[in-house]
Amino acid sequence: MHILYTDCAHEIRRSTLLPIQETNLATIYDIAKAAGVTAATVSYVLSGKGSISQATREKVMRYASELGYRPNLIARSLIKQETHTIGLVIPHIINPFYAGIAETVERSAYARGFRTMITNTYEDERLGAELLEDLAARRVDGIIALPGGLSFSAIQSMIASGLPVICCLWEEEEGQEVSLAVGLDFKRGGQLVAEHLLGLGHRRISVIVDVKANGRIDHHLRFTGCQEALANAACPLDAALVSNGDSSLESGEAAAHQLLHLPNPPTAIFATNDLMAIGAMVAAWKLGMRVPADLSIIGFDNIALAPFTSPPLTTINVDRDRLVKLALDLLLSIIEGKQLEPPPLLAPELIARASTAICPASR
Amino acid sequence: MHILYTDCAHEIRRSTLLPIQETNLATIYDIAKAAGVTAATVSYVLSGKGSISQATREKVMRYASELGYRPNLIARSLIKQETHTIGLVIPHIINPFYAGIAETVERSAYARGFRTMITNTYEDERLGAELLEDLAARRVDGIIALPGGLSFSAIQSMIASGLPVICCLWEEEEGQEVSLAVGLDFKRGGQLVAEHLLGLGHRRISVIVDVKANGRIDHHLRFTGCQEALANAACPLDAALVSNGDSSLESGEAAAHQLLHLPNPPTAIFATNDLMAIGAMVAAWKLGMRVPADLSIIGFDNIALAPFTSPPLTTINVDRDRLVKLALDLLLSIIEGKQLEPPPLLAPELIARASTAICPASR
DNA sequence: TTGAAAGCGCTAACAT
DNA sequence: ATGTTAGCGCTTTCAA
Repeated sequence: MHILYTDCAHEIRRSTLLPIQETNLATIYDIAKAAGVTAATVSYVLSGKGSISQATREKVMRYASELGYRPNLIARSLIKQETHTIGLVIPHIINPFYAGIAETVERSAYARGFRTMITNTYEDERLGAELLEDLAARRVDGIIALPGGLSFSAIQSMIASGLPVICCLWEEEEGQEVSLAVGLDFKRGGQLVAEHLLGLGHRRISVIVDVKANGRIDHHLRFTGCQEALANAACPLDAALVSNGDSSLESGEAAAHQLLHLPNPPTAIFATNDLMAIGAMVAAWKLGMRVPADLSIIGFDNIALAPFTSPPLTTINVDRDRLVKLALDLLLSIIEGKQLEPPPLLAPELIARASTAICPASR
Repeated sequence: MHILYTDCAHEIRRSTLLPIQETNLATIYDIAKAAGVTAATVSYVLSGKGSISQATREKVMRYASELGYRPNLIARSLIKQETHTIGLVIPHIINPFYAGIAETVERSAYARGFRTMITNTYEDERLGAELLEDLAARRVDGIIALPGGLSFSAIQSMIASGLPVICCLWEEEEGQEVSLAVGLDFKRGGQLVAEHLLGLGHRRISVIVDVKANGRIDHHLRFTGCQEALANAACPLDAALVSNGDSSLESGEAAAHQLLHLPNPPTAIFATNDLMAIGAMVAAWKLGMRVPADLSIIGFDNIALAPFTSPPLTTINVDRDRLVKLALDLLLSIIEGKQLEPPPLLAPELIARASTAICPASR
């Protein structure tokens, strides 16, 4: 009796409120009605919980597939208070470094039962805050946040509201670190670059570094790491040899173009990410310079493309798989209510390929 | 009275069922209670509908921000029967071509009030079907589906269930097209390649084409378009000069390596996507060949990176912005219940850069 | 202008 | 082993 009543109500509502052409998907009530049981029973067999007789189970399953039943995860999320969805906030998916991260996060999260919503900030903090708000409104279970387009306050406000946020690869001045983070030893990365270039005999070394319009150095740590190592080797960085970019191919080319037109141009260029390094490579090519014979170029990130530039790009590797695993472990453990210690900084690693070579002057 | 009762029930439930540390976000009931009105009233002021006195409106708004209210989009979705979310299914975000599409879709959809769930199939049809099912279970309002990892039957089953699906850039034999699609004239793209290479005097032309393990040519149309144009110019494609890849950098390099070791190697290589073309460029570089002096290379897609390879890559441009706009227009109009005519095929365009040049033999 | 009440599709405690 | 019931947070019709 109750079933009939409920069902009736369903039908009334549907015919009045929903657009006509909509093919309504079956609900557990439809299955229940067909199988002559109650919705709770259907829920039990579908979820595999409770104790249900084999006969009922089979009957329900049959009708479920017959009616093309597809669970409504929205309804499930509402009652369970969890969406099994995480948010991933990155600056720009067009940068293969972030695309690689996004891929790994999506894959690993999916393997652990979570879907991920990938969102780009385009380095815009207003948009970034808005996107975070929206993710929270959509009740994602947690967020993995990469820097660029995300202000500290925006992050803090999420955390304050009880939403787990893991900050990944943030590169701030010491002391500004957020508590739940998995980071990389960027400073060491910068050092490795300096050591590599110095070891090849380079003395006139340029750096193309990502600096935002507001003057903030985005790649602060990798820059100072390099700068300090150079100074320690009695080969301090010449300010005239430092140029700015915005992490894009275009900016890398423009910066290199400018540097290579200097009266006393550099023999090596360190671009603080691979995209700018690739931009620098074309700039050299367009000037008829050969890499690495005339000019050494080194990047940072080791994007999937790095081994496939002509010549293959020397760069600093970031262990993406490990990074993502740590971040996800941290996030999911918090979601499950456990507390995990944030891991130590990951160690960068120099990958020597063919874009760097002995300094011509020192030959 | 009722408010108190309801609220009481809320609190009981919360304290018994939810994990302890969870910071519960305010609901409209919390606001209602604080403001001394009913939940319906709160809903009205928040949505801007209904007629509400200025005084009530302000009071509600004040408490809303005071309590840090964030709407629960899950609850909203459940009752409104719409999530304002679309699904985007692509093979592999690591391919900059798809990253570009994904970026454009996300941006444009967001501008129109929709979030997008980006999902990768990794060319795995089993996974693809699973992901589609999941998107449907999450009740996305519609799906934009790119080929690779998506079987016809999986798509059909979504459409049959009433979920709008727009197929983008499918490259199938004629007659197999899906109804709601926005496509590109791939065949014409292949022709453009052939004409360009022929015009530069090349006769020994290689093609590196994406062929799946099951023998299906993924880049079928761009391949046959080129093949036919070559045949029409009395310069039929030599089967020995055709090699297979899987759209990856690696496969492009491997295929080119093999082709360039042939007793009578090609003077030009057409890779059916830019990634393989870039792979081919390194292969040439590793063999000490100069592009384009010794070997011309042409790709397909015009990824953001194409102008920044050394030398910049000649390729076929796909108007991504227009493509995405058309797909989104189509999808959103269907979601809104309107019907729109699928647009005509987009026209590809050859972008001549520096990776192709006059055939050395014909100089 | 506001309140009462029903219901979106599902889960889970409790009762039988 | 199965049914009853309440409720997740919200929207919306209907009544007052």
